[in-house]
Amino acid sequence: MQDSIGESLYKLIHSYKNTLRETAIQSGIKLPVGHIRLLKSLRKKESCNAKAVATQLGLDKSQVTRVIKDLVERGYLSKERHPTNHRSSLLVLTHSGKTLLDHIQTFENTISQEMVIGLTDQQIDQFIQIADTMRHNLEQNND
Amino acid sequence: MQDSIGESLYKLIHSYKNTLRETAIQSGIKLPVGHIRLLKSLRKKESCNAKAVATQLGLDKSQVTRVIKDLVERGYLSKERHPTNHRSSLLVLTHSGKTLLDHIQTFENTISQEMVIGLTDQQIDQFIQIADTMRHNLEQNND
DNA sequence: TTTCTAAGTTGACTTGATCAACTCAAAATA
DNA sequence: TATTTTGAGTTGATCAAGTCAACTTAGAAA
Repeated sequence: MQDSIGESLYKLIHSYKNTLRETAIQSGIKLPVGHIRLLKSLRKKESCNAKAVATQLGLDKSQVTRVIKDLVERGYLSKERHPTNHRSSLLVLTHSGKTLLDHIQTFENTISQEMVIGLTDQQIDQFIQIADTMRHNLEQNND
Repeated sequence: MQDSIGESLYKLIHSYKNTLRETAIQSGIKLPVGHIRLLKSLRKKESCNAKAVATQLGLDKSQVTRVIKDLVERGYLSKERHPTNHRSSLLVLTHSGKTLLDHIQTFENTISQEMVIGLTDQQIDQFIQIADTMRHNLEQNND
């Protein structure tokens, strides 16, 4: 019997995270996928504050605090004074962090390509569109 | 900027789980979504063993053991002697478990309907198909 | 200058997931 | 039948992820 949407999602995200984790380890990067996700979100902005990250990723601010703390301790991030908003701090990738992010970007591209084998660009786009629609539907009725 | 497939998935599953959890609580059911997921998997079969559940859901057997143990303690499941395979035990829903599962089924249907507002049956089907394709692609290259 | 507020931090806890070692009864084989 | 092997399940330890509330603190507003 065909899986429901929910089941398909559970299984896909599970595979996706696993692949990401294993590939990262194979690339010598031993980092929880949540850390990787946060780092990737910084790529787009290059720099921002913790609040923005939490909002962007839909995570609790306490969770973000802890991941950032860990990434700072590992030397991938540094916190600097925010130029305009003086009550938040600016998250900046260190040199080491940028290098790491480049590596992540590389194998992430590979994964993405493997993941969409047999799918057209149109299908991929539709998939994302539908996912977004479903998410908005869900968020409308709950939060 | 448009989210990547990975980001869309993270966010959608997050919303989905949250909605499920909140709706369950509103229905007076305070159960982790993982428990709910396992219970739902039993409906299709009505009865099976822990191994089958683990395989079906892609979970570690130890995880399944613990969830089942909890569901047994809560009185929703019972373990009986398997008629053919004598080294595994048969998982059977108790009366209370069946009632619970009915309730779950009810609000789960509502959620599913809300989730797909604005989408055609064809789109929903495509979404599941694409999700399955991606999962298979990922599993091919890793495990 | 005092009050308010937003960003971040911390603690405590729950849920989810992983891995290895172990039990134990059933099945297979000698 | 006696012994070995195997498979299902269990347990312990640990990590990762997510939640919620209380708290700190420095900047903004009054």
